[in-house]
Amino acid sequence: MAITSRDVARMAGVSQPTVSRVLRGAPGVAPETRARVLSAARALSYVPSETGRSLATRATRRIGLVADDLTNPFYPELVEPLRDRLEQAGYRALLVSDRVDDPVEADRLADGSLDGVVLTTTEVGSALPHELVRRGVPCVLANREAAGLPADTCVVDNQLGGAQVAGLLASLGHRRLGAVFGPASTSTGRDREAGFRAALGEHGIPLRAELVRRGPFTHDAGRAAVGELLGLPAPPTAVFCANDVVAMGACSAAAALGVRVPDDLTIVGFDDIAMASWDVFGLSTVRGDLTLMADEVVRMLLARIADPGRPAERVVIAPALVLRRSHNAV
Amino acid sequence: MAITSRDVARMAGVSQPTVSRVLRGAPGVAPETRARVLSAARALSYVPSETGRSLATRATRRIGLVADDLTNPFYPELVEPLRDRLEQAGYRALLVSDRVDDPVEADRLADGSLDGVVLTTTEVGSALPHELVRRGVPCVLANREAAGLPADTCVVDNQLGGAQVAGLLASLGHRRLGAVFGPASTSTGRDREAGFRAALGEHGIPLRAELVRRGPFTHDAGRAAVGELLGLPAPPTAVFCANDVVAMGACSAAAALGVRVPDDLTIVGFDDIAMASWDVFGLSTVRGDLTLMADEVVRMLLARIADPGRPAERVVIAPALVLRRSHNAV
DNA sequence: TTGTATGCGTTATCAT
DNA sequence: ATGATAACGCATACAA
Repeated sequence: MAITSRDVARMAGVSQPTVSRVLRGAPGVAPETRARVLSAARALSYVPSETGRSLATRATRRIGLVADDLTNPFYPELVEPLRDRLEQAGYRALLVSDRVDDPVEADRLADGSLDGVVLTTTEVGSALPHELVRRGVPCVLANREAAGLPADTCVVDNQLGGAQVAGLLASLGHRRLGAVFGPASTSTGRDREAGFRAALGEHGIPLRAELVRRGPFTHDAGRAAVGELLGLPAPPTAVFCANDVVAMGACSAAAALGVRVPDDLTIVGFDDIAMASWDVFGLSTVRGDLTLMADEVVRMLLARIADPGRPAERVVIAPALVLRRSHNAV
Repeated sequence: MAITSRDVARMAGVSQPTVSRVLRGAPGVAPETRARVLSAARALSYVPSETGRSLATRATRRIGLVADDLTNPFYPELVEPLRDRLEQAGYRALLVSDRVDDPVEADRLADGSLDGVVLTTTEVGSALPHELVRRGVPCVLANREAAGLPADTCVVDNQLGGAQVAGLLASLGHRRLGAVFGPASTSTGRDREAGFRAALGEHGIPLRAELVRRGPFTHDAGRAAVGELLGLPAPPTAVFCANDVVAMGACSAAAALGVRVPDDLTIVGFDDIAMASWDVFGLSTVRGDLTLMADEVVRMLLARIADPGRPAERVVIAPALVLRRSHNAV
């Protein structure tokens, strides 16, 4: 049996509401009573029940963090600063998985155990954010966006980032380009591709269909795709990868085939996760500031919790090329 | 205002407890009433309040996952299967950070919002597990252990794993060994070192103090340490690293200095995280089955929740050498 | 089979 | 300044 405020009240010789007042630091309690209550609470190792408090206040100070597979090195880079900011704001992070083969049910996010939800793996046509908005669950999309959704969103300018890579490869003199794009069902995959293609067009550089692959944001997908490209009679001199994890798969493919990076192959990623700077990769990539993204996401979420009626915001983070050692002029 | 079971009851023309019975699938409800209640619930998009339920049942079906930095690639490998098993068992995972500069307070884990806790980053002398046990919070140590603690624990046989590495290096003919051990404040760091040293002694191979470094389980620590070792007049021909992440730091150091792996330097890690098999690393290491660990941890935790009085269990997982391409004979 | 009454542990309103 | 009382949304013992 856990200790309750009643037990503390009994021991301190006061009423239960007085205990509540003292432990909340509410004003209007005599210093002497306060001291008596506090010492009783300490003696009993009393900790107020979060459940009781939640029921009374209708707030749980808990936020759902919906993510796919955390072993994919991209997600911790986003989840970690999110959890950090949330804890700083007095909230706690509940990790909810959302697998393709086992998607979250909206019910589990709308059961009143969460004050809000951050979605990090939303697919373009997903019904989940709409469902949450409909049910009045405060909700912010991080990193991904869904068209026509009246919900707060924070994304990197993926089109611009893609265009920056195209510009880099063009200026390095590459003309035989390869690409491993992300899933078309994700705004990140789609937008990076669109920006890359458009800018390539402006530079008058073709992107041959046989040098284009598409796959999930995983190492293995990048490895397989670039393995194929490197086996072609006329392989590309540079590949743009959907993100850093895919680019690391490209590095793996190159390593397995004895292809030197960047001498024989230029590899460019996207995101600038911490591992991209490891010497084994030295990955040239596009930086999207995920810490800033976490800041914005948490700010918007708290604002929405405070005022559910506020207009939806869309924050766009400027991307920046990070040039390391995985690129070279032809 | 959220929908409550009262609203559903009113709409279905039954009492509130009947709604509760139907939605829990409790027996003894007329099929016709059940249908009426369910259709009312559906019409109102009713979802039972987890908070109300928790208060009534004194169970939250929520487990705290205490971890340090998830961007350290080791932790997701443990956290992900844990969360997976927990969700399969009908529990949800609350992510709680426990930083050296900002440790968790036991109060936050004992506020009744959690049915149990999994500790993954416990240091040898930490008071936290003792405190939790004292307060009756069901609690399991995963991956790390603390001496003299009457709590359920699951660890890899780190001493044996360290010994296996020593045996491997001995059989490859290495006599000038280096090591980057983990913090002595962790059982993993301490035990791997002890097992390695002991077995080395049995093989009659010395471990010179000037070729030993110690640091946290991070890439950067491994990179710095091995960078130093490689700069020595007589560098080691092989290094045993505290874990895979440290070993990847070693790979980075080698890459930065143009030292070839495994031709010029043998690197062996510990854990066999997914990245270890990436071609850029091809890391030879010791496998500790973290999926199995998650199974055992969740099993023990649920057993303790069901029966707080049961004796503490200690499960030890057998390590196994995984030989890839980062080792070589001298 | 169903309804009534009560309790879970807190906060909050209203007296005193 | 403090106590009595009533929610909060559910589950459960008991009555009918």
